[in-house]
Amino acid sequence: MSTSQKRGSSAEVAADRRKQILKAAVEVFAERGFHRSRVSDIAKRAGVAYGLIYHYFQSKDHVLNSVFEENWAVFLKVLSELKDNQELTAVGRLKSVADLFIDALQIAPATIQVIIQEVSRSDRFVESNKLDAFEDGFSGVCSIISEGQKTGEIRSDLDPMVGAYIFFGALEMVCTGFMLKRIQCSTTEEGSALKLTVYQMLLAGMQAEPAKDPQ
Amino acid sequence: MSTSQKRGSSAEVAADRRKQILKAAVEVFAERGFHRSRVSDIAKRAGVAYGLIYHYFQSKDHVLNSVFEENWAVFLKVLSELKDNQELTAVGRLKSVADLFIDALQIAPATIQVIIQEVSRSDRFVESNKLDAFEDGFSGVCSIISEGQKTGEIRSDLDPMVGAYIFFGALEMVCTGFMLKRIQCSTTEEGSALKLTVYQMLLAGMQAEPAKDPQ
Amino acid sequence: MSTSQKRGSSAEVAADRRKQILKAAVEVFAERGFHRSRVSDIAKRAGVAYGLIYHYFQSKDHVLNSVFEENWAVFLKVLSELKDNQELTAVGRLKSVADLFIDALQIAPATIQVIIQEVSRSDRFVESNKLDAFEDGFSGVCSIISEGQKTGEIRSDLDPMVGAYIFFGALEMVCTGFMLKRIQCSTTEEGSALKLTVYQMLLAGMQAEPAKDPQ
Amino acid sequence: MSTSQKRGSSAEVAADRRKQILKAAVEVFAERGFHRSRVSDIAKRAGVAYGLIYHYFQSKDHVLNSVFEENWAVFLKVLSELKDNQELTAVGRLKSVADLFIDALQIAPATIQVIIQEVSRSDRFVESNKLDAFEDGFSGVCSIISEGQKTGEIRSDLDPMVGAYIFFGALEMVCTGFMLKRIQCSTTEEGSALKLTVYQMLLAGMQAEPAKDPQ
DNA sequence: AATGAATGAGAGTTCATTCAT
DNA sequence: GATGAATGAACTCTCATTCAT
Repeated sequence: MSTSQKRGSSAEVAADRRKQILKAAVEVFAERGFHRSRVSDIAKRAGVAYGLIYHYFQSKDHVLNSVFEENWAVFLKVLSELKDNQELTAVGRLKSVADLFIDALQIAPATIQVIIQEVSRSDRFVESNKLDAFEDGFSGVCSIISEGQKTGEIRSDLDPMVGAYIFFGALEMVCTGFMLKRIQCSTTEEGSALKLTVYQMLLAGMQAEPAKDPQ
Repeated sequence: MSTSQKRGSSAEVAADRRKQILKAAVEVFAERGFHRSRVSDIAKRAGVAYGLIYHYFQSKDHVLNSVFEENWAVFLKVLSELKDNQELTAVGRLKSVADLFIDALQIAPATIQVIIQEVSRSDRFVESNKLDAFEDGFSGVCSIISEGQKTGEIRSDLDPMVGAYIFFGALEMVCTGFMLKRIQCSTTEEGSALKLTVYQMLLAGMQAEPAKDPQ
Repeated sequence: MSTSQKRGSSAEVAADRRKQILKAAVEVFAERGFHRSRVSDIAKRAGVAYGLIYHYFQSKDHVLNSVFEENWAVFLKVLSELKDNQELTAVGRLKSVADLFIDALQIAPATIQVIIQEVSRSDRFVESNKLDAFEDGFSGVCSIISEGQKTGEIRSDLDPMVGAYIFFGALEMVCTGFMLKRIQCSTTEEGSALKLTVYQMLLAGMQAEPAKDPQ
Repeated sequence: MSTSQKRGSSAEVAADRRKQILKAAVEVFAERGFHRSRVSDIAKRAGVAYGLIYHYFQSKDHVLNSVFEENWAVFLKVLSELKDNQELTAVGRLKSVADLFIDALQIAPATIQVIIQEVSRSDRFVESNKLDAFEDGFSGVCSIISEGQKTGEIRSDLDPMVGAYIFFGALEMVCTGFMLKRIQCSTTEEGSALKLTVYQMLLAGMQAEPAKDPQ
C-alpha cells in the first residue's frame, strides 16, 4: 500500500498500454507487412502477453483499423483546414500538403508506411469505409487543384483527380523508398532537399526549359 | 485414356495451361491481394483442380514470382533499350517510359497492379532478389534523369533517385486509381488524356506560369 | 474505507455475496449451459467484478459444484427421511418425491435444471463423486420401489432400478419442458394438474381400462 | 499401379470417410460430452488427420448437427408413419415408439445419447431449428396420446403434451442409465425385460392393484 | 473485500502442400 | 497430365485464473 502510483489514473495507464501496443503494431506491420505479422509478434514487441491485445482490441484487424483511424484522421483534419485556407495560393496549399507528408515521414515513417501500404490495400474490395476515408484525402487535394485551375494558377488541361492520384502516388513511393533506405531524409537538410525535389517535380516540372507544351 | 490431344504438341498444351493458371492468378491476386488469395481460388478461376497448379509451379510464392519475372522482365528489357536510345532526348525517353506504363495499364491492368502492389511488398525484408529486379527499374529511370541533367534538359537541383521514385509512385497510384475505378483510361481518348496529365505534372509541372523557382 | 457496512457482520455480508453469485450462476448456467457460460457472464449478472468470484469459489467448476451440493443435498435429505417414513405407503412416498420435485420446479426451476442437466453431465467419466451423490437419489427411489414390491403395492415384474431411472427421467424432461416454456406450471392449479398427470402416468398408467397385462 | 481398388468409386469412399468420422464423433461426444471433445479427439478416434474433418464438415458444430439430422430424421420418419397407422391402437403405437427407442438404444446407444443429451442442450436458446425438429418428436407422441384419449383408450385427465414429455424423459434417462452402465440391455432378454418395465410403468402403471384413482 | 488488467494454455480453423489414384 | 482427398503446421482468438493495487 502507498506504493508508487507513478502518475495518472488507471484510465491513463490503460491509454498508455493501448498506445504501447499500437506503437509495437505499427513497427511490426511496417517491417513484415500485416499478413506476415502474428499477433504474438506485436505482443512480443510491446512486451506484453498476446492475450492483452484482445483486451484493448477486438481483433488483429481492429489493431490495423485503429492505426489508420487514429492517424489518417489527423491528416484529414489538417488537410481540411488547408483546403479552406484562403491566405495561401493553391500551389502554396499543395506545398503544405507535401510538407505535411514529408514531415510526418520524418517523424513517424512506419506509421505512414503502414497506413499507405497495408490499410489502403488490406481489404481492397471488402470494406469500403476505409477506402472512403482514403478517398477523402484524394478529394481534398483534388479540390485544391480545381480551385487553382479556376484562379489560373494551375494548368487547366490537367484532370484534377488524376492530379491528386499522381500527387499522392509520388509521396507514397517516396515513403517506400525511405523505408527501403533508398531515400534519405533523416536530417533537416535531407528533408529540405527532398521537399525541393518534390516541389519541382510535381509543381514546376522536371524540365529545365520553360517549354510548357510537351506531347 | 487415348483421349483427344486436340491440337499441338503436349508441350504447347502445357504452356497453355501454365498461361491459363498465371492469368487466373493475376486476376485473383489483383482482386483479393496475394495473402488473401487461396491456391484453390486460383484453381477455381482457372477451371482446374488445385493440385494441378503444383505441376506447373513449385509453390504459391512461385506463381507470384512468375507473374513478376515474366512481365517485369519485359518492362526492364524495353526500359534498357530506351535508356541507351540516343535518338531520343531524356525527356522523350521518360515520356516513352510513362507511355509504356500507361499502355500496359490499358492492356493488362491487373498484371501491373499485382506487380507493383504485391511483388514489391510481398517479402519486403526477406528475399531481396525481387527487390533488386525492381530496383533495376528505378535505376533505369534514374539514369535517364541523370543524363538529362548532364545535357541540361532536366533541372540539376533534383535528386535523380528521388525523381525516379516520384515517377514510379505517380504511375503506380494512377494504376491503383484505375483499378478502383476512380480513374478512367479504357478508351484511346481517355488514355491520351491520362498521358497528357502525367506528362504535364511530372515533366512540365502543374503550374500554369513558367515561374521556375518555387520553394 | 470506513464505508457503510449496512447491516450485519462482515460474515453475513460475505454469505450474502456468495448467495448472490450462486444465484447469478444458476441463472446463467440455466440459460446458456455451463460450458458456454463465462465467469464474466456470472459476474455481470451478479453485478460484481469477476475477480471477486475467486474470493468465494476456487474455480468455475467449484461454483457448479456448490450449486449441486447445496441443493441436491437438501433433496437427498428429504428423500432419505421419506425412504424411512413408515407412515406412508410406497406409492405415497413416490408421490411425495414427485411432489418435492415439482414444487421445487415451481420455486427454483433454473436450479433444478442446472442440477439435472449440467451436473449430471459435466464430467461424466471424469469425477465420479458427484455422480455418486446423484446415484444416491436413484438408489433412494429404487429402495422405495423395492419395498413396495415386497409389500405387494407395486408390480413385482418391474426392475426397480429401471423404475427409478424412468421416474427421474420423467421428472427431468418435465423440467426441461417447463424451462422451454412448453409446459406450464407457474400457478397452483397448473402445478396440481401437472402432478396429477405425473401420478397417473407413472403410478396408475396411462391406460383407461384396468387391463393390467399389456405386453 | 493396378493396385487394390478394393470396392466402390471415390464418391463411395468419400461417403465412407464421412461415416467413419461421424461414427468416431458420436463415440467421442458420448464419452466426453460435446464441449469437452476436441476436434483432434474425433480425428484420432477416426484415425485421420484433423484437417480432414474440415473437408467433410464445416465446423465442429456441423459435425454434431449432422449426427442429429441424419439420425433423428430417421426416427421422425418412423414416428410419422406410426402416428397415422390405423391398424394399431394408440397404446400399441406408443409401445412401438418405445420399442423403436429401446431397439435403437441397443443398436446405437452412443448415437441416441448424443442426440438426446448434447443436441437437445447444446445451443438451447440459440438455434431453435434443431429444437423445432426435436419438438416434432414430442408433437408426434402428443398426437397419439390425444387420439387415444378420444377413443377412450387413454385416461382423459392427462395433459397430452406433459404425457409426451414424461414419455421421452423416461426413455432418455433409461438411455443415460444404460450409458452409465447402471442399466443393462445388451442381450435380447435384457432388452425385453427393459421394454416390459417401460410398458408397465408408462402404460399400465406401477401399482399392482387396479386402483385407478390415486391423488 | 473488491477490481479488472494481465497472463497463457488450449481449442478451432485455415490452407499450402503432398500424393495415391 | 489431372484430380481432390489427406495432412499438419501455423495462426487467431477465448477465457479461466492470477495478482497488483
